[in-house]
Amino acid sequence: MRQIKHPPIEQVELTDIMYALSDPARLEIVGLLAKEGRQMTCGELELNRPKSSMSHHFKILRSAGLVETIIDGKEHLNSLRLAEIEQKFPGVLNAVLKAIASP
Amino acid sequence: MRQIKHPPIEQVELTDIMYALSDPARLEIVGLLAKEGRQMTCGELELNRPKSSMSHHFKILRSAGLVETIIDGKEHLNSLRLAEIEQKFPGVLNAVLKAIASP
DNA sequence: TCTATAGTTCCAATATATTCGAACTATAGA
DNA sequence: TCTATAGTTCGAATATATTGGAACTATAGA
Repeated sequence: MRQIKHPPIEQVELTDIMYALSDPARLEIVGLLAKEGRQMTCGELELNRPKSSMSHHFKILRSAGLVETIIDGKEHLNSLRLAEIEQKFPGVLNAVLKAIASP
Repeated sequence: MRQIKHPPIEQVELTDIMYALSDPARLEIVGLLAKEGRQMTCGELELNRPKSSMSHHFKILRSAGLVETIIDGKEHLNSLRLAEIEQKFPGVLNAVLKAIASP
């Protein structure tokens, strides 16, 4: 298996981003990635859900263009595409991150 | 028929807002309401869709807390709850509006 | 080469959304 | 009181999402 494909930023749609962020589990993943500000494996995220469900949510985050996943050995390292998204849709993701950071 | 019920701002959830904004038709409605900056009837919005579909989308926008609808005679006047949403989730809606305003 | 680990894919079950015609409600105005 | 208008609700068809178990792929390390 090679590296995973991600949509180039020009193809990223706002509606897909909104949709990806409309699920609590995915919002939590995005929040954790932002809070840590580093690459994290799926396992590290520790939402108590089956692997296949997590995989499904990551797929949606990836296809929306929010998350980039790099394969490194047997781990998949996930990170937020924050800079790119901010450049294309200024303020959107940062405002969402701020909203979920404060309880 | 009386006035329509809307969720108080304290009950408005970010996930519901994200979901409501994930549909192109609803995003268009929200964009038009913001651009005009005034109350508009459903009919005025002129997306070429059947009434029942429009009604469905407005229901979702209302229940997400994005749109307020006031009944005035036989018309329903819709407006964005921009100030309230901005206060609760600063920057989110404004950033989305900016993103859809510039093609 | 064997085994454990990380994650994906496949599948089916269930749930939720979307669409739109038809029937309905409420009001304004003749 | 009748009619036209604005919008909602109902109902059924279709589409899309979510969930999670089981099988699979790929790699690291013994």
